[in-house]
Amino acid sequence: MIQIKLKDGSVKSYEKGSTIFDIAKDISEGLARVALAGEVNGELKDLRTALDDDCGLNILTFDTEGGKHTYWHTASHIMAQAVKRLFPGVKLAIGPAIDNGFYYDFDLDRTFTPEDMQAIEKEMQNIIKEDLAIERFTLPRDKALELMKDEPYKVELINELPEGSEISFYKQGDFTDLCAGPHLLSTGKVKAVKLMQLAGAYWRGNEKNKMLQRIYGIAFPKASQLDEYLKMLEEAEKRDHRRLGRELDLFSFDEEVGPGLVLWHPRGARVRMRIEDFWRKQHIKNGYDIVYTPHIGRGKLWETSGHLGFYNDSMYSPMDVDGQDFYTKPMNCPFHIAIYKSRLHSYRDLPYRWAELGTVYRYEKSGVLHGLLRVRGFTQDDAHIFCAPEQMPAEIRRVLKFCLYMLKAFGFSEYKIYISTKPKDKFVGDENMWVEATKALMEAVAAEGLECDIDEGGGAFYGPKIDIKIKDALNREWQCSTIQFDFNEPERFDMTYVAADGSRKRPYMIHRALLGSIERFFGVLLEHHAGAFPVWLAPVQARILPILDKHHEFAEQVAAKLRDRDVDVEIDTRNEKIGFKIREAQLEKIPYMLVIGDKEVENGAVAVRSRKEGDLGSMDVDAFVEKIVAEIAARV
RNA sequence: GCUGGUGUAGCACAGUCGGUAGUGCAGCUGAUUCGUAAUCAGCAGGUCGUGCGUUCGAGUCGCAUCACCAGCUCCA
Repeated sequence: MIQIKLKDGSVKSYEKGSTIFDIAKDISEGLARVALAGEVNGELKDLRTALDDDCGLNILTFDTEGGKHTYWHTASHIMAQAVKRLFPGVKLAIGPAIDNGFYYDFDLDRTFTPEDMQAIEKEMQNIIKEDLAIERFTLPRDKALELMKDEPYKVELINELPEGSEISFYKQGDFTDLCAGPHLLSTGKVKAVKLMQLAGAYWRGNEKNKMLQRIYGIAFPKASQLDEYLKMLEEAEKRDHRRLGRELDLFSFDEEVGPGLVLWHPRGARVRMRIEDFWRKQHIKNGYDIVYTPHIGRGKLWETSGHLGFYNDSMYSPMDVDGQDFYTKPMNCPFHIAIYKSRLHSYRDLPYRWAELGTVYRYEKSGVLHGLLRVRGFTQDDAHIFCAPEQMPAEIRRVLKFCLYMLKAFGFSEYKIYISTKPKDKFVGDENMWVEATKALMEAVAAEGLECDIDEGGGAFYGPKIDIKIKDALNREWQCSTIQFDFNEPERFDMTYVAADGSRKRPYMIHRALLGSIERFFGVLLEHHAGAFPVWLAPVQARILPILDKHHEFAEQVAAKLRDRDVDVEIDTRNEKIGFKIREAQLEKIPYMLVIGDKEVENGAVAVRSRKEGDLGSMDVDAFVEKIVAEIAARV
């Protein structure tokens, strides 16, 4: 007998060799029906796995990552089987589960058409109806190669498996695939499936390799869940910042101006200005000094900084100025360092925290540009911290705290934090600095009571870093903030300060961007709010809607009162019916509409309509002014 | 950059087999003075992304190019 410790902490005895499915059945028939996989001592396993030793067991359903993963992995095999049935000559590459469904990469001598997709989906339904049992077996390497001899990609994969590793296969009816698993027990477990899109993908993600055809799909245990998912996608499309940017007249791109170069319209610029004003105020409050630096710099500068060496691919060609090369800046740091070097510094002066909304230009491959989220000219909310080694841990904690404060101020309170550590081969600076800096990053995260993922060896060659991803209203993750050590540039520029003992020492340098870039952050914010910016950010905070011409004069008086308190207000004096004016203001997502008619003029009032809550009734003008001013100050 | 797709009025789209372009919304003009999501009528608006080619004739076919979209790779 073996002892199995279950998720709820209880321990039960089972026959040695019981499968996870047996145990699920023993717990309850209901659980067995929805069970998809098991987690044995934290490791994802098949339901068919036989347990021979005492262990901790967690039965996974579709609510869990592991359960979904298994479910989608099987769905991807069903898709591969369907494609294999319809296109016998197709070569299979890989087909994993991903965060939102699954894909499989195929090598076929012609491209899939939309009709093919339909046929594949239909064949998948057949395979599901056939409810084929899925069996797992393993083979020694030579037998595995023999079995997969017609699948060149599989052969490559098998050959790369390390010596002695188990080579497992999964078989369902006429289809067998090399696969580590886990998988469901039969194809009938998969219910609602839909193929989502078709795209090219390189074999093993390398652009030197052959381009394969990737089919993406999604599957759910219930049709209603699939519908819900599709609705969510529709919602995301409605929130697409590129669409909202045009509809709300916030920004645009112009073919003649150039790709990836943003034109900020008055409305968008007003929101941006509010973001930047807030940003500046907070930075000053938090011990930063604001600096400004030029957009171009002499080639020598970029040679010294090392950018011409390691960042050249992202920089634009130089321009000739009086026979010398000048480059537009892809980063602000060399300029901030130049400020530092303009005079001698004592340890008493440190730390310096210099912040700049610095506009940089980077060459991005044409295929990666994406609205405001990926552009070629953007403004970083950049800052560099220069401090003495002993100040470094406190500075890191301080910057992380400030970062979270800023994100929260904009309505983002869920994060995922990633720490990237020293790369294996290529890096600068001595080992000790890396250890200390990485430790400081981890301790700062712990001090904030936050969890983080460690990307071992994922840091840049010049230092370890923290990246913070925020979660938006649709639960999507966006990378904005980054805090990075730089052991490279202080060395290259020979930055020093005079220590207490009179010796010259090298300061620590930390790059950080909290919002990332104003462009991207604006795009994320726009999608997060579905275009309905909170009052404090909204480009037009209130619009006055007079019912008749004779109400215009009073409308002007109300507007003047609001403007006097820095509220951005407009008056809709068009000769239109009130319903029409309201409809337009509503579509423009203006937070407050102030209807003015005879009653209001008579009582010195406004009839307030909220974008969210509709008609709020009549309110004294001064009372409304106080209300909206308070809301703006509270940033709601 | 790579693979596939798209490009017609400010926006959303239609345009058959190659025969010189249409609808809705927006815009403009006029009428209408009206209380919480669309008042009515009229008018105007296009080198069909760009260039070259095929053809008697190209929005439509071919080639090139630019931009955008989805994905790959990369990243703020």
